[in-house]
Amino acid sequence: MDDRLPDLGDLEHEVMQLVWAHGPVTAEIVRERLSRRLKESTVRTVLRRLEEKGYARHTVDGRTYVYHAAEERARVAAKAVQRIVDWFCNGSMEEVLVGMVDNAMLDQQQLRALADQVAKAKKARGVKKE
Amino acid sequence: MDDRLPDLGDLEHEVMQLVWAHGPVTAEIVRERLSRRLKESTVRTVLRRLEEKGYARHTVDGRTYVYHAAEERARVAAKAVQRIVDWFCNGSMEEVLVGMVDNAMLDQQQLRALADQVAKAKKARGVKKE
DNA sequence: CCTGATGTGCGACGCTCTGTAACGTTACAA
DNA sequence: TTGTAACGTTACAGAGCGTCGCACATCAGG
Repeated sequence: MDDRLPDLGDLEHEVMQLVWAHGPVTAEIVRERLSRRLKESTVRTVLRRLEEKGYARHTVDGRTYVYHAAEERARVAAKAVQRIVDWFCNGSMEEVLVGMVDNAMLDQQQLRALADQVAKAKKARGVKKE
Repeated sequence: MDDRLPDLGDLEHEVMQLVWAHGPVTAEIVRERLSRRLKESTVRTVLRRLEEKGYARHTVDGRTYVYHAAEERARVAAKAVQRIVDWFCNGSMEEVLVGMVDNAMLDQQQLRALADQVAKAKKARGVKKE
């Protein structure tokens, strides 16, 4: 339940973004949407590695592999953030947020607004799920 | 003012933690405090690379190099988080926080408390700096 | 002035990760 | 059975990181 996902390279990241954005995809679809023009074998290799790393899974449709995200994007991002927080600040999220405010990436108003939005989001989600 | 710091390896990270924790340090000090037992040349190489990467700086005391952090730990962590947010969620911090709440890493109370603490911290800091 | 001891930078080696792909293999349709 | 479309396997080069050996500078003592 608390698996640490390995890091992603640039190409791997771009592919994952496509998977998250366009739902289930085939290697061919990914290849078309990709910014750089690559051979299919390249794309398949990346997809396979993403699966090994735990970011994606595949199902089989006929003889075609259909890839879909193993975890939601927000969840993955959250885990990544958690790792940063653990690594640098011994788990103190507060210290990080202070750093962000201090670095003008965020101000109290935004933070407070975020708290509200998150509360609202959770309520909506809670109703839907429980 | 917005330089993207490169990632750190495990050893590099451990060394930086020492630098942040024990203020200005020499290679020898770092070597002693380190978990694994390494040769001095190894430690010096790491310190030099950390400086190249922009995490540390050095001053000279006699003929000894004294290393100190180039940026506060919280600030570096904040930048790292910012990068995650940009990468995965197109800059939407909210989405990440929702993900954290959803993943039971954080709850609304904590978030709200954080907002308060951050506000307080900023006030104190503002008084001291401006 | 020569000689260690101490402190430094440089270059290097091996390993892993990532981007990139050619090639071999299998399965299905004609 | 043969062409085609999917797949896996293997590979290779370049970058990053952990890990040093070694040669070079400098200062205290004889």
